[in-house]
Amino acid sequence: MECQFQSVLPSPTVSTGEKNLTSRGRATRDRIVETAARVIMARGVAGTTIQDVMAEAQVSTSQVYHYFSDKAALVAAVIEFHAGLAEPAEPADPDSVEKLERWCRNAITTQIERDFVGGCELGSLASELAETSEGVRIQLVQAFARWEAPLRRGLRAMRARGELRPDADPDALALALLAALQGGILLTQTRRNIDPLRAALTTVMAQVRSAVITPSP
Amino acid sequence: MECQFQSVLPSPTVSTGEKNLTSRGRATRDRIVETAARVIMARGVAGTTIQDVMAEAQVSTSQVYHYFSDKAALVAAVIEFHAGLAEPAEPADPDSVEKLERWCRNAITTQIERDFVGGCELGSLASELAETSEGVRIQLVQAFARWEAPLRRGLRAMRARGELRPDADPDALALALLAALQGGILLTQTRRNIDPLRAALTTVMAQVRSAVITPSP
DNA sequence: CACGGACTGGAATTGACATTCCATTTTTGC
DNA sequence: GCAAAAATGGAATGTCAATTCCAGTCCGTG
Repeated sequence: MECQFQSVLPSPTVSTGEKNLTSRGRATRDRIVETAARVIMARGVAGTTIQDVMAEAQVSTSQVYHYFSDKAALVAAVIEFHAGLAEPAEPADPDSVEKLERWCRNAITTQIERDFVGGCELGSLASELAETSEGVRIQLVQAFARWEAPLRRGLRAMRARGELRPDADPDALALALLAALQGGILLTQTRRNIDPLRAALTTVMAQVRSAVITPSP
Repeated sequence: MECQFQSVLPSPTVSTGEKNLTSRGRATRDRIVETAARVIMARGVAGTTIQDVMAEAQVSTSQVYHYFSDKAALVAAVIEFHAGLAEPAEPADPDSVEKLERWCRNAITTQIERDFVGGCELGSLASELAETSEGVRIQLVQAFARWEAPLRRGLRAMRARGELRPDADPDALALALLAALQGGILLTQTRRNIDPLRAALTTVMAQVRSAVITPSP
């Protein structure tokens, strides 16, 4: 039931087993992936059956297996789906304290709106799948990288502009921010309480702020 | 396969369905729990079958079902096992910057020794089980609380002693530290690289240090 | 030493789920 | 319009894993 994820290694990056899709086909495929993403988000990979997805997406067995060789392939598509979702959301990098704080507030608001139910899309998948197959693990690394990139670019830009002290480490701060988000969401989800996420993000942001060169008045 | 976790609610805290155990019985029970903890740590709850545990622990079906009503009960015992493991490890609360740093170093060393394979015992369980049943969720909250308590007590003691600035929030710092640990381990596990965990802990610790009142020389 | 409860063995049952198979319909390229 | 490819339907298969059942053995206690 998990073993199937151990044979996905062939393609190091992502199996681009693209077929010739008609517009109707693409629509169906997309619907399956989106539905799977939603169901998996709620019940986890192992807790999600193909039948669940079929019922939710209103498709038949053949349709799922027409577009995906097996469950592992569907899961891979879901990871891609989530990785891609980060991009268009934020058009520009958060390259100021204000923008970084907006990023944090946004994360906090999202969890509150969800009533603290459910974890991080990528974090949950990573926790469940990181050890199942090397191919999936690499896919997850790349997905996280896409989330981290804007933060890192933003912080690097700030330092390049001289807004951060030269001894500040933008890469480390970006990683710390991402880690605070992941850990904060996990604890917040478990406790059904925003405190952990808020404390984690606030603490790291305080550190960012203390690296900011305040223009002498 | 997951559904079974939805009927564990009856006992809000932990089903103390203690039976009359002889010393032999307790030994067998302990062996089952320890083995299950190890296997689950490696393959996740859903990825672990009772048969896996049976084989590893050298016990028969009857033995497992003699001590645990079902898989959910076994998982509950595993959570308890991990929660209890935190206690004796650190006899005293980390109530100084040095001790806190030792705590961080210890976490980092542990991950390195594991070659970054595997996540946090509790974190992985929380991510997988937080939404499966209210009973398990509460159990996880309590388990995390047992990990957090020493940190919080230590930081509170520091402030009480006047070593931390009065405006510093020990509870928030303790939460931030725990979140940094969780998120850091997750990213480190996924990337097979210590950077995220180190960056997360270092950043939060820097914030702790900046809240320390340096004795004027 | 006999009795009852704790403990253990292992086969049998049952249901769920991923995947396969065969048949049918729809769309595309020419 | 027509052959080929794409898309769809849905039943059938086979495996695997949780749980149940029926005995049997060990051990403390009266």
